[in-house]
Amino acid sequence: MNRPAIFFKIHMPELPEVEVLTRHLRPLLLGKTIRGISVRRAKVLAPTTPGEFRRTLLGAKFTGLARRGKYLMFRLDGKRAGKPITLLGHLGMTGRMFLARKHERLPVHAAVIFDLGRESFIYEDTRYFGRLTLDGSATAKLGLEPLSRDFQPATFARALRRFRQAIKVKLLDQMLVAGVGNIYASEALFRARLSPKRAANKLTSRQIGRLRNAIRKVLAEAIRWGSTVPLNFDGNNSDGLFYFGRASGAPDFYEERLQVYDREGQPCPNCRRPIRRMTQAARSTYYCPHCQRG
DNA sequence: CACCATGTTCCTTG
DNA sequence: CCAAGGAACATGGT
Repeated sequence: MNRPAIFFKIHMPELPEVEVLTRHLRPLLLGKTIRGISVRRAKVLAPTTPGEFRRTLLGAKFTGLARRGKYLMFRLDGKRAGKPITLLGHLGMTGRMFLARKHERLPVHAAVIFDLGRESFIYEDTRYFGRLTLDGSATAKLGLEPLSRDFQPATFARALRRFRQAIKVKLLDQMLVAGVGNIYASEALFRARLSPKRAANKLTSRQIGRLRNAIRKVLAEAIRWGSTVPLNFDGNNSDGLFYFGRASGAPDFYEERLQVYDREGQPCPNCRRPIRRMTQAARSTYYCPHCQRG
């Protein structure tokens, strides 16, 4: 089977990972009809009930797939339709979505399985923190889409001025900016040379501009990077996993991809002083105190 | 055995 | 209105 040694880490899904997954799944799903549905963990559908889920989606055909923040938005036309259906997916921390051939063994934590005929579309989530639901209320509350035209410095500034909480904490606020998670928040602040502790409403326009550009750059680079890694590169599952760290077969710039995240004690790529870790809002922040002033 | 990690939501207390 | 903290969710890695 030619499987590489396993010495990489699973990458938690943030905006770039969801975007890469969206691009990967779109051509695989479009035009396919749901012929059967198996719900093994009703929890992930909530508040949709399994009955409503089945009634709505059985016989429906995938007509579109988009991303908003960290959410996947599946569009379908129902069999006895009327209006198009939106199915909302969120990977939580450990979710995966992938297509598998019928005979392949289901993962232990498969939560929902769609029968598409020749193959199955599987949503699997070790910790069941994710969602696959017909309830669309979650995306309605989301904030600015960082890679869109709307994410202008002035708009970002207006949003940030309302809060005096640390900027790192506000970057994780999905109602402010949608899609940035714990990893890319640290990375973006490092690239913008901003202290994670800085109060959101104390940032200057210049700093906000820098941060806005850094966020876009970090996310866009991660998407570009993710697009170069085959999602089935462990040679076994077409599993839609994401990786960072080191993996055989990975591109050369693999190791350099994340500059501060999970690098406590390692030299700052800029000044060589040790990278520090601290806790903010119960989550780890990695930063260089020397390069990131504030 | 204990502790840590991730994202989101909810809850409490100020 | 906002801040800050904690718990919960569930599991596996160390």
